[in-house]
Amino acid sequence: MPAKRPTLQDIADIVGVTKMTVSRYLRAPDSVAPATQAKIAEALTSLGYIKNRVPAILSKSSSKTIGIIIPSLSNQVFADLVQGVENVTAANGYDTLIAHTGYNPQTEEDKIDMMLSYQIDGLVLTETQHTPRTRQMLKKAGIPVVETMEVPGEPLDMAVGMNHEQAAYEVVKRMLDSGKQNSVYLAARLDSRTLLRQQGYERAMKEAGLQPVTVSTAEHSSFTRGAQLMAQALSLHPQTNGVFCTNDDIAIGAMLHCRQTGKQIPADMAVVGYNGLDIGGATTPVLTSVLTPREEMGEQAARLLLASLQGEAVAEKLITLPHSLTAGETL
Amino acid sequence: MPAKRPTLQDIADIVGVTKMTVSRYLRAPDSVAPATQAKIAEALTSLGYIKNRVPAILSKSSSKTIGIIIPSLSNQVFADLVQGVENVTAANGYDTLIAHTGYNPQTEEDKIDMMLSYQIDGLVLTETQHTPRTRQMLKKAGIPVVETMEVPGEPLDMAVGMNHEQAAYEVVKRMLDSGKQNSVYLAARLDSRTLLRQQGYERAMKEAGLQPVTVSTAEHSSFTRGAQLMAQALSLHPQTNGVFCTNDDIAIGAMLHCRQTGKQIPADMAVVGYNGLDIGGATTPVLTSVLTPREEMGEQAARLLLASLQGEAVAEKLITLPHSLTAGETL
DNA sequence: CCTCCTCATGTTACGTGTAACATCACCGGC
DNA sequence: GCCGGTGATGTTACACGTAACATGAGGAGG
Repeated sequence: MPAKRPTLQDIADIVGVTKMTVSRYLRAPDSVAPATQAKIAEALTSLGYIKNRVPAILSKSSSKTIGIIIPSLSNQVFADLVQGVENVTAANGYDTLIAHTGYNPQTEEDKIDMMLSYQIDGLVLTETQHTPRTRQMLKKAGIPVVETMEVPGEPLDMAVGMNHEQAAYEVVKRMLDSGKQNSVYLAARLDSRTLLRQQGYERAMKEAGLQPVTVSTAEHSSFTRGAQLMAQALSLHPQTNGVFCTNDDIAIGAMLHCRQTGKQIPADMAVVGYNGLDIGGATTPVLTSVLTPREEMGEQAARLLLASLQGEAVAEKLITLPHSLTAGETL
Repeated sequence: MPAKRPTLQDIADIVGVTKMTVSRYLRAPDSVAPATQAKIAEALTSLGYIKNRVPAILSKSSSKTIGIIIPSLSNQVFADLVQGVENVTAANGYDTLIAHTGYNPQTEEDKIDMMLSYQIDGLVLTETQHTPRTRQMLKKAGIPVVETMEVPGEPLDMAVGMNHEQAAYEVVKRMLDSGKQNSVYLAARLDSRTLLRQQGYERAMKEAGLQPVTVSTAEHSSFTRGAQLMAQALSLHPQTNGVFCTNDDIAIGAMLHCRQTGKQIPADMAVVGYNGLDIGGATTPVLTSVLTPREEMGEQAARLLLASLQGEAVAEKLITLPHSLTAGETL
């Protein structure tokens, strides 16, 4: 093991000043005399000083760091959200810590616990279901929290979301209007958003006097799973002529299955996805999908957080952003 | 703003003991008298105590936390690697911090700086190109570091990778053996792995006395991009009858383009991907792809790190894991 | 030449959990 | 009843950067 990391005191000893002067130099070089600046700069590089924010966090109990908790690392949807948050936080001198939960509320609790123990200043969440202890911790922690992706029924604090139920309702209505009366909802692992979309689907179907049908799996979504769900839907309901898919992965899988079995899209089978990811634009025909404003939700969430951290009273704590439909050809 | 977070002292005052006793209770409940246990437990929940590891990090300069730096949050490849690392670290009581760089060495430096300032105990990297300051910081930091995904020419410390050049060479050789003499390499944003694969491709081509052709873009890869690259390859070299793609996204895009233009796979066009992601299994025909042992690389990396943290001498600092080929139908 | 101000730097104390050592009550054994 | 021991809890000091206040030198103004 090499010698331990140099401290401000080590630098100060070399230069012949106190660590206070070195600390000043690091935060505002011009606040020390030019001659001292030069000597400190040299000592810093020669020792290879690495800054240590732990003492400052300890004494100010603030870390200029925002935590972001996402369910999955491999989902473009959450990557976009993180990007949005970081666009705003980075510009304001805040760092971010990222953790993922695998869609497990208990893991969410653990990760939040970890982040709080690091004294983060604010938190962005992507789920609205939390364990009782999570709720209690966050209440006690006294830091601003923004829930994103959807607007929760019982917000912890602030929220930036969109209306998934309504988005689903609208697009399913369009499916019905275009003659796809036998539309089925294809869902994977049921998180709260999946359920909201299901409700929108069911509202549209019932309003049209039709029987809603959901085909779902407890597994997490993937292309393979989408193909399986499509096959299952057709075997259970051979008359199916449209599928509303809970996300684009499932939709692409469904399209692949249709291609294998010779079904024409959208003539024999309409396919609608959700999120408007890149892949939908590469398929033939181009996938029609509900476009979710993920990056913008992240940016708005970060803005709420920063406003709250700067002591501004946040007038609108719950924000709902609009959705739209991609210009696709599968509906 | 609510009152500030309760401290051990607050708990201790309620119970009528010193904070030392409370601290003992938190780490080993049985080390305090049963009657005291009960009182402390009650006070903890009534105040909603949130643990604070900052003081411990400060005095022990260790945090039981491992940092993981990945280039991109939305790439399944790195999600698998993180999963592998966490499989091992979680079982050993270590937390993980994740940061992403967007493939930018300067961002990598900043994120490493941040993580070091949080006193992480070890670091897993997924790139082998680093800024000079990154190299210097990590040398001074005195923590174990594992570079993954590939084995670097100038390792910082330890490494767990695979041989991308050889994997590419082998699969391209198979393409040539099956009669696809006019094979082209499709590449997106050139990172070091992309280049290694290119070298393997070129070695195989040259060995067969053929002229290597690379079609690439500086943009990051996506399905759309894959389709564009395929189109570009065909327009530049109409005789192309096989493509070796730097990853599966590009490969799927290429397949989609072939389907649009009526080319049969693999009769008219062989397509080989890289990584063996789920989507390759959902296409028809099933994509042939080089299977990379990502989760296992993560696990091995974490094991090296933990061994090193426990003071064990690590005999083999550079580990190369084997690759294989998925059972696909596109070659 | 004295006063006051400014600029550079120093001094002190602080935040919070924990290692290391100290204390003290109580018990069993002889 | 004394000794050694054990178990529970207390005391002290420490990690390191920084806020707040203190000091002291040098210069300008009267």
